[in-house]
Amino acid sequence: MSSPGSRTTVIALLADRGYRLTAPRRQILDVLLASGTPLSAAGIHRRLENRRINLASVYRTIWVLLGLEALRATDAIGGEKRFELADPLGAHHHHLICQDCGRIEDLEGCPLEERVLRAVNRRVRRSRRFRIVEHELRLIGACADCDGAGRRTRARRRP
Amino acid sequence: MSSPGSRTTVIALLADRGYRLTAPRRQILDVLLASGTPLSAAGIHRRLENRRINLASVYRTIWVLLGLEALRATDAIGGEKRFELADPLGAHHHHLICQDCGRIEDLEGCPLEERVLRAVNRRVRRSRRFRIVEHELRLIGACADCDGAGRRTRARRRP
DNA sequence: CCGTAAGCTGCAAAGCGTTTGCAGTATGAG
DNA sequence: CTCATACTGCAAACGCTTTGCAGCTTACGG
Repeated sequence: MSSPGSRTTVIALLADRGYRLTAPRRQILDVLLASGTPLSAAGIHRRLENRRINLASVYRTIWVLLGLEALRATDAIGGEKRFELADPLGAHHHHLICQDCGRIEDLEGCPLEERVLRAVNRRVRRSRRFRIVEHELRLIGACADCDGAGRRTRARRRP
Repeated sequence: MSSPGSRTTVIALLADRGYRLTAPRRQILDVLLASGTPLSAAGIHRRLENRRINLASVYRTIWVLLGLEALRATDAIGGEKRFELADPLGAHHHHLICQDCGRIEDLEGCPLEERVLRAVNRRVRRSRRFRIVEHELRLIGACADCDGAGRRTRARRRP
């Protein structure tokens, strides 16, 4: 038994839906598995063993994995898109985003209590007829590297 | 006395920092004031009275306003950037984002309790040496238009 | 094993939102 | 009213993402 983001599950899913397990896909999957943080398409590409794999293939694989719901897209600061393997069913986590260097760290667990979530859900359902499917909490600030010692020189990202 | 996002304050801020109050800037400000929801650069441009104002000027004005901290950038779904005038000092709000049409609605108030926020702050400060400056809660789902009646045909946005 | 259909890949070019260089225009201080 | 200079429109440059195409690979059946 394995969870949505595990290697075997994703590979099984591919086969199951008629997708082929090709060398680029396997390597991209391995990069995602090895990374503890969401990666951009370029970030994935940079980490690939085989540097001859084309960036276009990275994008195409991202699309396939998103379609399988094995991958989750996260909006980094300034509209950059990053991707990480999906959490096990039912679980989810949030992100600490450094506004200086853009680095994203995972925050294990969700600080929003069930009680509060249900209340908000009910409220917007009634007042706006908006149905909440998921939520995302972004904690924005300065990471260990960028904080201390009088603010690094690294440029703050543009919007 | 007026708050950060008010017309007079922004105009005063411009003068104060040596910026000129030009026709394009005034119109862009009025579009932002009139809109109840964050707008993209193209969205602002589309709503301008004078359609001869160049999109590049919209971008340049956005930069100026961001610099004055009179404008706030929001990441819409899929990396699109949208902008809205800043909240009064100290206040903040969150967003309901429709994953179908991309529309963003404001959620008045913040469901995260002080108690909880302080706890998370302390926790990541200690365990990761991450200093949280602000937080952003994104409630993602289906808006009134896109929900009911067997899901509209509008394409779900790409990542 | 080997042959084959169709899914994939690399490459290069096209798309799209955003930024920048430039020459001319308009603002606001004196 | 005059003038220095901040600002604007335009067009070209940019950087990331997507797409068309011809050839390569995978998975499946024999």
